[in-house]
Amino acid sequence: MVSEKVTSIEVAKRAGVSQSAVSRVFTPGASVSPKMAEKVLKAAEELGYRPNVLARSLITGRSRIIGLVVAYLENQFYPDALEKLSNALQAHGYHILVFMVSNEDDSVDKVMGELLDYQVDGIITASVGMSNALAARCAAAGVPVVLFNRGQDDERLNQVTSNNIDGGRKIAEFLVAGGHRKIAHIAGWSGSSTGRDREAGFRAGLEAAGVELVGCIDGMYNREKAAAAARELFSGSDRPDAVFVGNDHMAFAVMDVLRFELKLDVPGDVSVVGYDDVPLSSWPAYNLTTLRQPSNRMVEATVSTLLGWIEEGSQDVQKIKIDGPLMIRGSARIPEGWPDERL
Amino acid sequence: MVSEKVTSIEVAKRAGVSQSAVSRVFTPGASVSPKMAEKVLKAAEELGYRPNVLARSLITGRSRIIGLVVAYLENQFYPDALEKLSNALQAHGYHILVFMVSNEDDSVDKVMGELLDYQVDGIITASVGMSNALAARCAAAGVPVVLFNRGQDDERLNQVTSNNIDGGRKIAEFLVAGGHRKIAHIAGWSGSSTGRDREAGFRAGLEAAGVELVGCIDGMYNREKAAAAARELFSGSDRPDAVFVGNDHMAFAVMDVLRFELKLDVPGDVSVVGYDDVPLSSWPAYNLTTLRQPSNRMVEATVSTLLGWIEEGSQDVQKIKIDGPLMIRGSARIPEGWPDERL
DNA sequence: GAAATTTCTGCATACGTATGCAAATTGAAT
DNA sequence: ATTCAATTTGCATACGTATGCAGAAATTTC
Repeated sequence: MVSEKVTSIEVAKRAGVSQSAVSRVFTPGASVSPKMAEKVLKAAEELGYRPNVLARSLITGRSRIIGLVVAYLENQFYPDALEKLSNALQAHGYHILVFMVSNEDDSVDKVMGELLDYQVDGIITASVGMSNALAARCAAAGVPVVLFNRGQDDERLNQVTSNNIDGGRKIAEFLVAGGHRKIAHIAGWSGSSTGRDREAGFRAGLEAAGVELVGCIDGMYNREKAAAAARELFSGSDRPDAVFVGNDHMAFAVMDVLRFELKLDVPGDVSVVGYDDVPLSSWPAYNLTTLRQPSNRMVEATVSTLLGWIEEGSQDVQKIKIDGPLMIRGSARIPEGWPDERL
Repeated sequence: MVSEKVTSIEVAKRAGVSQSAVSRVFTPGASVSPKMAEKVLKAAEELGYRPNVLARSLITGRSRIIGLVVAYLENQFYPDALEKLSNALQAHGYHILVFMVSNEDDSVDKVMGELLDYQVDGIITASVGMSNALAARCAAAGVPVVLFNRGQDDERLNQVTSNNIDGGRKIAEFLVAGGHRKIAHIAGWSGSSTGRDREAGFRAGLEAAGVELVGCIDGMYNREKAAAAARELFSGSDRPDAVFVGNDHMAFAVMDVLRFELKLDVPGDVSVVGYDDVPLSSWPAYNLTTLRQPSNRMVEATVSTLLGWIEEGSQDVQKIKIDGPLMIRGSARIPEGWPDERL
């Protein structure tokens, strides 16, 4: 009952042809006559033969494997993206090899080393930074990298993000238009471009409206940290009347604290706005007003960038920013006569 | 700037030794003298050499790749499991190649074919069924399969599940003890062992207590279907006073319908109990009473079963059932004097 | 029907590594 | 120093496939 691998040689033998003929039958675009193809396919069928992708990769230099590096899947945005990425790549005959890393220590570099050992054709990182040394190694190995949902100042790395600065600004305008004047921010991790850009855009928007930020704490994209920040900002008597939380995942924790610990009404007492528009945001229990990151289009851009490099030998480093709309729901006061489409 | 792969031959040349020596240095347990190792490692370091896992697999017959087949990641249980599985396997030097399938059509078999093309060392399926033909092919190819969180009557397939029958029974006892007499069930997909077993256990528990099920609808593990089922069961005047929903993912949709559409109080008007205990269940917005599937232990069992087959050549098909506790929270009435540990 | 062209096929080799075997080296024991 | 065993090393080959090249077959052209 041990493994009985069928090779192209056995198929060739049974079909009475050469091994190369078998190979050609399974290589799209190769030159084979119809009756040869028929003979080979029949023999292959009978033996249950399928080409060995790994052996093939040795020759072609293409593994049809894309490495995906991701830090954690608790934030629903990432499984959602993973599912879409995987489906899109699968449609092109590629598959995703998953590498989990911790964003805190230097495991990224170690893990990325393992990644290259698998001769991946490309790498996608989801909200994970990488060192310059590593970027250089990938470049040297000829492996294209796309940073998904995180930017980094490296001219070798492609990136696809939403327009975080603009998004932050839109949220500021929305809150100000809603009459809020005591506005706080529980920011995304300041070590990430997303966190920094959203905050910068938000601050710029407030400043343009002449409104000052009354409090700002780094939530590190972490539920516990965000909850603690909410307690700190909203426990006093002179509490803010609105808060922009750096992503939906933290916003849920913040809403829970506001409602169930501090007994505040959302949006009656406090308006809450998030960022991402994960599926959960639209569920009635949270019904969160949030800026949508259009994951469909981001995935599309990521895949086409990657395949452009891999299959067409593109060398253009793409820095793609995708705009998303503000999804107006029930967690934040809606300005009088605010048109849904205004932003 | 094209790829410049470094091979063991180049390292050998630079270190002034044979290629086999280089190979041995990178093969744990091979016979090499300290000074040889030193020379080789130095040369390898200078050239940035790392062994090609794919080429290695051609010889050893081991790819160190585990195929994971999963249908959808919206239900938080699966990303959570994926993350844990990936971490556990990574610690053993294995990595996960992801294959998304749709459970509705026959894409499973097609995709599993591709899976075998990658010479995976093992396969984990998460809540996905597979045909007998396919099970036979995996067995013939010597690739062990573990069904994670779903059973199937095939003596070639390992499986790790929670004790769904017992879990269903516990929930019945809990609801009956809480004084409920008009109890309904929004079941998991009847095409899955989990759905069937939970329902069977639940029915058995009710029967033992002499309570009849007042309504039962298949929710197909789908939010929309579950919401529709909730509307159907709870819209009339003579509505049930408790419902067991086949998994947490559907239970959230049901709670949303009860609270926000039908304006019912949970647990005042209706007790809701779920199954899984995903992270979201413990968030205050839902605070769902649910039967925990101990994903940590399930992952552990899955990984050790798989590695037992791969590395120790085990041939024992494992059918592992893991018990989980009822997590008593706020979505269902708690019986008087109910000790947390009783079940 | 012969010649020129196109299409097809087999041979041989390459991809990057691991490993059985025999030769070479080392070290221990006398 | 000599023998013997143990360890280390290199040689050669194998893993399963793709592909350049040259020859064979099929097709077209006149």
